[in-house]
Amino acid sequence: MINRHEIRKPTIKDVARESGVSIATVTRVLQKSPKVSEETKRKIESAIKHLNYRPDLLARALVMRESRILGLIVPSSSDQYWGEIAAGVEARAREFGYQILLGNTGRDPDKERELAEHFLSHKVKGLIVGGASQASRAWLHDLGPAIKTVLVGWDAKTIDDRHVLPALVEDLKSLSRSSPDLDSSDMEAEILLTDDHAAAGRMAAYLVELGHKEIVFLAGRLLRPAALMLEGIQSELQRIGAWPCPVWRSDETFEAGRTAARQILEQSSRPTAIFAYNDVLAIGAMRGAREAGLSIPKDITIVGFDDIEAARFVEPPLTTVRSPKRMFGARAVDYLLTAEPDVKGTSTEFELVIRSSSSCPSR
Amino acid sequence: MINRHEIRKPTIKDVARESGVSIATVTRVLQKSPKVSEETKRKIESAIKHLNYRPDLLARALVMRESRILGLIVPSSSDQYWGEIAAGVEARAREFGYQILLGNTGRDPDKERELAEHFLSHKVKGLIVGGASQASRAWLHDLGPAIKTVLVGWDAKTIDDRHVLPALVEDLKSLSRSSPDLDSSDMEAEILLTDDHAAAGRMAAYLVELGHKEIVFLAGRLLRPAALMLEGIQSELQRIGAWPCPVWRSDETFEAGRTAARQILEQSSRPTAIFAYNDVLAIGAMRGAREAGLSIPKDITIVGFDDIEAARFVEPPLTTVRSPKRMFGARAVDYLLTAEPDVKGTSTEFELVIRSSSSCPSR
DNA sequence: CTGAAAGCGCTTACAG
DNA sequence: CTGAAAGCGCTTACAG
Repeated sequence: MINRHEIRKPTIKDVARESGVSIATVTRVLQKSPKVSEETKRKIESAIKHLNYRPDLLARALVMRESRILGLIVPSSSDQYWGEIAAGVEARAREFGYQILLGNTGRDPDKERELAEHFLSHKVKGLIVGGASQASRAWLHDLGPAIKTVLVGWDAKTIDDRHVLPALVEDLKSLSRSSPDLDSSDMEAEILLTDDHAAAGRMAAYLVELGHKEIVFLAGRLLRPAALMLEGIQSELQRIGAWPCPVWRSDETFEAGRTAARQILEQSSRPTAIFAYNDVLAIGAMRGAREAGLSIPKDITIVGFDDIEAARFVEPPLTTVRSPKRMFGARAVDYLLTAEPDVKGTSTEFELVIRSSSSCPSR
Repeated sequence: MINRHEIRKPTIKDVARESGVSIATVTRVLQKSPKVSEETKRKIESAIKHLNYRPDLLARALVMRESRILGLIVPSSSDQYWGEIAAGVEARAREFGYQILLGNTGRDPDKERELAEHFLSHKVKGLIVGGASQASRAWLHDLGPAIKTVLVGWDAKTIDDRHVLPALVEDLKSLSRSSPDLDSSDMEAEILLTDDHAAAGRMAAYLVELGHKEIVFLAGRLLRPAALMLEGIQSELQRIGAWPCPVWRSDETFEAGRTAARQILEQSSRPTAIFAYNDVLAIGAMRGAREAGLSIPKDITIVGFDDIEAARFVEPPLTTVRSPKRMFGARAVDYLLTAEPDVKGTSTEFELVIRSSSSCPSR
């Protein structure tokens, strides 16, 4: 009874009554319409302040048929990679006065779809989907026309089942960027990506420059981005007339990297460098190499991809490639909220981060 | 013209017309009210499917005067710590059918307030605020009655300006948990925290058990949680009649840890163990110690706090304390959405993670 | 079991 | 420059 007034929040009607005008006029000052006399404007503003009135965004969204909200769907916001993208999205969205609705999929396409539909019901202005996979295609297709969507970054798509050396260059023909299997043509969604092909090529060029010719690619499960990376590496190697790079498959964990490195380095013909699909694998490989009695980079060069926080912390600090994740998030927002056509596509704004885990081969 | 129908989404009216009933009846089956005949129900459901109807959650929220959305405000979702909490919040919220609106503050109290107000305008059901500081108090107080709020985890509050050894046990009296300076009494908000005092005490007890008596606490800026930790360490040391633990202040970065360790270990009386405020500092200290020619843990034991990903990757792997961050996020949701009183308060559900950076002192 | 009506808090033409 | 009215897509009593 007593705090009845505290519970019921002031509406536009209250403001109108308090300042002796109609609600239409209140709306006008809320919308900063110029057609309001200075005096009424002042009266209304003081009433707003006095009542501590806050417009109900839901009601506004209902009548305006769109809310200032963007939906962000990622595999896992606790992964540093997606966390950074989320931070970039959120920061840029706020500049536009937008809020973001966040959902984690745990890489489950059903959850992905569920989230997307839920966000649609909330009338989000656009959808940003991180780590979309082949399986996302179906719902992206279904929901496509209903909502402006942008994909950011890859995630899982295992391309086949074969494993271990040697190269499978042929298989990769079909994966070339010129005929991507997850393109936007039938989904009405745009894709924003680092150009993994180019980035890995750049790293390979660096290794080649150092004098490395026997490089093993520690590919994890050879997911989509890994396949692209491999292709980039191969074309670089081919350019200088070196042998194709052998591929080693495994999981994508620290332990997998450790085991893989030990096995790779026990072979009769040891490579001079290991290029890992990501930093976690690379760091695992560093441990494995050390356990095999090798010192890094003297006996073996190890490089990664991503530049996670730990890359700076391990010894020696890891040479890797950094992609501008925050900027990616920001660009996804730009794409949704502005008409700029040049924000889409792949990005070559990665950066080679040379630290101490790489050097000239000793032989 | 052609895709007019595609653009205009079907509403409850369309469903009603298509199935030959009133919109009230459609609502009833949407709300799973039992008072609907099986036949009409079937008709309506098929119309819903056929039209691909999706209820407008905004309209529903407007009339029901609350949306199934929770607001989550954290310093930075790209920090692993907050990212994990966010993941916990999101996962649990979804179990309740809730979505979450995410905002990063960058530790700016003004942004915090701004976000909170914005979320309020979106009629969120509750607010979860991570890393609230002393400066958050004002807006928490103002908005308090309007919205159910729960605070999760500490963040910055420097307690004073003095630095370096020796102990400032006395100062800490005023910080004791029995008279917290950020309590919930005047804010109508609950606080969910790891019991840093207890957790650090536990780690101290472990060190003492190993035989360490000369422990330095690498405190960073001695923020609120660090002060609590220090108190926990001191009371443990006091219990066994050891000298109070010296405190070393610095920033909270890898570099700061590295420098601090070098300086600490150059002193005539070297401690046998360094207990760092967080893992990043601890990992920096490991590097510094190694640069000072010491080996870990043989010459010096170094332990951290948090269990970040890199703690497993460095060599030797870091002994640390893990708090169940996901569970924290989940509990925050429980507090907001259920009436359970036992979800609030500090949590002692941390876990000592003993790895290889700690051992008995060699002297 | 079902429907007509009122209303949630706002914005948008349309008059004046 | 200002107001009355209609309407956004839903739910909630109230009748029947």
